[in-house]
Amino acid sequence: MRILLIEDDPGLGSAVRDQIAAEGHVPDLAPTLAYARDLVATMAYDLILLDLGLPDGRGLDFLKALRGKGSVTPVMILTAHDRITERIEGLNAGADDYIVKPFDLAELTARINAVARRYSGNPNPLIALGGLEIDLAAHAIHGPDGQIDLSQREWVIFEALLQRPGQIVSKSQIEDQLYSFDAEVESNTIEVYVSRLRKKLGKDVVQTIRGLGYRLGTP
Amino acid sequence: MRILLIEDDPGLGSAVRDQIAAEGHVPDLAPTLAYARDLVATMAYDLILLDLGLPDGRGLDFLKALRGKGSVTPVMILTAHDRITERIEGLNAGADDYIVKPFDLAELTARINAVARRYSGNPNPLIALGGLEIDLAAHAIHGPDGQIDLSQREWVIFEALLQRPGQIVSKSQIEDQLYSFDAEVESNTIEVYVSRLRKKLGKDVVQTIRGLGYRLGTP
DNA sequence: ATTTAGCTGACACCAAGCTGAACGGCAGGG
DNA sequence: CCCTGCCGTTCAGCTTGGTGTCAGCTAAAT
Repeated sequence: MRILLIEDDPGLGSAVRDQIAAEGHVPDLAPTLAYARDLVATMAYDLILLDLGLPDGRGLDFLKALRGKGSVTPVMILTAHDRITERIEGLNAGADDYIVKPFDLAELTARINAVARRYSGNPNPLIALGGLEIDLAAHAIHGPDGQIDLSQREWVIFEALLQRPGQIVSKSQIEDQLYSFDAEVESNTIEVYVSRLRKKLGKDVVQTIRGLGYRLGTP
Repeated sequence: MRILLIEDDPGLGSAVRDQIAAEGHVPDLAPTLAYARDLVATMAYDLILLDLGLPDGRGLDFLKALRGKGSVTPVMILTAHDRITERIEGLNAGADDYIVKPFDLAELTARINAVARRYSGNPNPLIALGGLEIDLAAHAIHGPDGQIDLSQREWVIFEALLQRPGQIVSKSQIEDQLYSFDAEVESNTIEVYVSRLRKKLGKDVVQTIRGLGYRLGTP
């Protein structure tokens, strides 16, 4: 997860940055709003941590501008514990969350993970998927007995399900991801792959909804 | 928005309840976990406010049980300000948010609205019917005992009723949705499916209006 | 009490889906 | 160049479970 940290205090900033990195995320540290604006313009972030007391402008205005441009990137505000009205203003300006300074680093990571979970659209973290740890970028899955490797086609199908957790994915939708739009495969290829997926990942990972398609299991 | 408030302190409880009502939401106050369990089993909530220090059990266990049953109802935890580990535990147990006691009532409503905003952008809108959470897009229903699956025909009939809440839907109207206009079904198929629906979803979900048709129940 | 509408358990049928096996293509290595 | 292993695909036979029908029942209306 790529995280933008907007914080002018060098000590706190680097501490948080290191903590984020230690959690396996990718942190960018911006000490000023101007710098943050540059980064936001050139890079897509999964989460923005925003300190409100910055030297070159009001953090809330930055947030409002961001939302005004239609960005839906989740924003978590860092604020001192006695600035209650500021927190309320922030939430009303479109922040998704806040955390009170000084905060425990463990608490920060818990909240970051909560935001990630919330925004993946998945109420349960992927780790809870039958004891599987899934690294989408690396195409790697960690199961109880070590690493599980999937072939290319198997990944495409599994990914199609992961992208829409809780929703039903029809066979034709999966076909669209597997093949060029023209190609029509009139066979049970997808059923075969689902069968192989279940053999590798466990029976409950993929649910069949008869006549409609498949859905990620919730074990 | 229907909100369940689980809080044993009478003073705080009624104050928060009144505040929620003043905001135009519908509050239910549960002073114990046992009572809360009853309410959750019979009613679908849009948000649950959960106090962790309750007389009859650990609030976190309640939360875990709820998530274990597949409920996606957002839960906000009420906690004392010095219980940091409890807050982290709560977030990891599936809570969506917490608020620190003592809190400003204005702050509470701001956070409630934040949760509402967050969930209004949900991939799938949920329909609340009694103790059921209905996800039309995913063809999924969450009941008190977890997920309930319906077959295609069962869905069509249930949908026909959901589309006209409070109205009477005649058998011929349902037939029109089930079959091509020409096809004639000369049997009690629809009655059979209504029976199956009631078995899966509860007796009161479908009401019979003798001689006219069926209507969605409000259990 | 009689009639009528609706309910529900049981059952047979069949389409949807599952899975073991086999085949052909392709890449890498001997 | 052939061998070998992997991957994608196809096929065939099997299993599963949705569907519609009926029979006998219950409950409401008159």
